[in-house]
Amino acid sequence: MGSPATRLPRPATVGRPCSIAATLALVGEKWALLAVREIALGNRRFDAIARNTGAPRDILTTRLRSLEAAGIIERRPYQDRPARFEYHLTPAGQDLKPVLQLLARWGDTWLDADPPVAYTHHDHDLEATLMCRTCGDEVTPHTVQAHVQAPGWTRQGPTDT
Amino acid sequence: MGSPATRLPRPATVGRPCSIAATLALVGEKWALLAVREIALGNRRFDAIARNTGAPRDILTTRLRSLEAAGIIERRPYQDRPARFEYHLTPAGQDLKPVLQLLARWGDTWLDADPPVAYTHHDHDLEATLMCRTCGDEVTPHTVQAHVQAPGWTRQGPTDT
DNA sequence: ACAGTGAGTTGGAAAATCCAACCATTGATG
DNA sequence: CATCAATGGTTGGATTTTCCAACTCACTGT
Repeated sequence: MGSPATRLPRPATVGRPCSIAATLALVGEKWALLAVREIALGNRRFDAIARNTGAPRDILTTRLRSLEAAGIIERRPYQDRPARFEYHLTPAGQDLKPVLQLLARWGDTWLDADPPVAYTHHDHDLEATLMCRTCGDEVTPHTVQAHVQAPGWTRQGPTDT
Repeated sequence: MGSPATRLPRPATVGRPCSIAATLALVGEKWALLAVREIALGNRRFDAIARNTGAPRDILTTRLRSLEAAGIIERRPYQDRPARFEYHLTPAGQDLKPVLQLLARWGDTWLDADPPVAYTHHDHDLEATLMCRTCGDEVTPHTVQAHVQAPGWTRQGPTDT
């Protein structure tokens, strides 16, 4: 992942204080991640994003606005007369690609029928896995322990099964 | 990630055929991933999930039902008289943990203020990164190429920026 | 007898989403 | 010149979801 020059405002969440909830507050609304997917694929224009995601155009407008406000995408004019715009990922938006990658991988793994998109890494099929940079081991549910910082929001019971 | 014994039905999606869209059709509704998060943390009872996510109880009921129908969680009775249940992750649900991990990591990286949950791997801080199992290199936007299988849904332009 | 726990239901208000149609600007076509 | 198509949206109104507070039911503990 990249590293932030400036960090984005953390949105308010309810329930357990959690970066997952905060992240989902920014990109968890309907169509938001699919819009990011299209932009990541290189489809930067409103019409292309609308067509490829299937999102209603008015909803897409509000999503693009809030993703922009959140600092995940940028709206850049590419011509005047008439004014036309395209959307680009910010560094933070780029950093959502691994999330999309993993969502795609989950679907490819667990859902019926052929995966509609194939990925190659360098020149071979991509076999992505989460690794720990410190020790080089694979990250599995068993080897990871969560430590909740906020008092009152304890975990109850073991992590697995 | 785990490997599927039986695969789950792929939900219908609009727009570009895509495993991301299909996955989000199952877990992309409001509160769904947060419910999975709580169950993954070991909080298996309805009240605990409701309290820790902040989800309205009626919505939580419908989410738990559809996650169960999708094959992501299981509802198991742990006593009769009165009938009481707890929720467990199926293997497919377990496999969503890396997705949650990455969402948390994105928030920890890009959002202001201290991350409310810390993770340790074995005995050190977790520094998770996506690696390719085939070649051992890190997976970055530059080194991955998407190949759309479905005709008519081409990618336009380069993957980056 | 009464309060408390656990797992929901219910009714009604509020918000979000969906859809089809519309608008404005400009360049190309007949 | 009238019209068409492309682009990037708006708009109004119907539909669907979500939210909230209160309620239920079946017990258990005091």
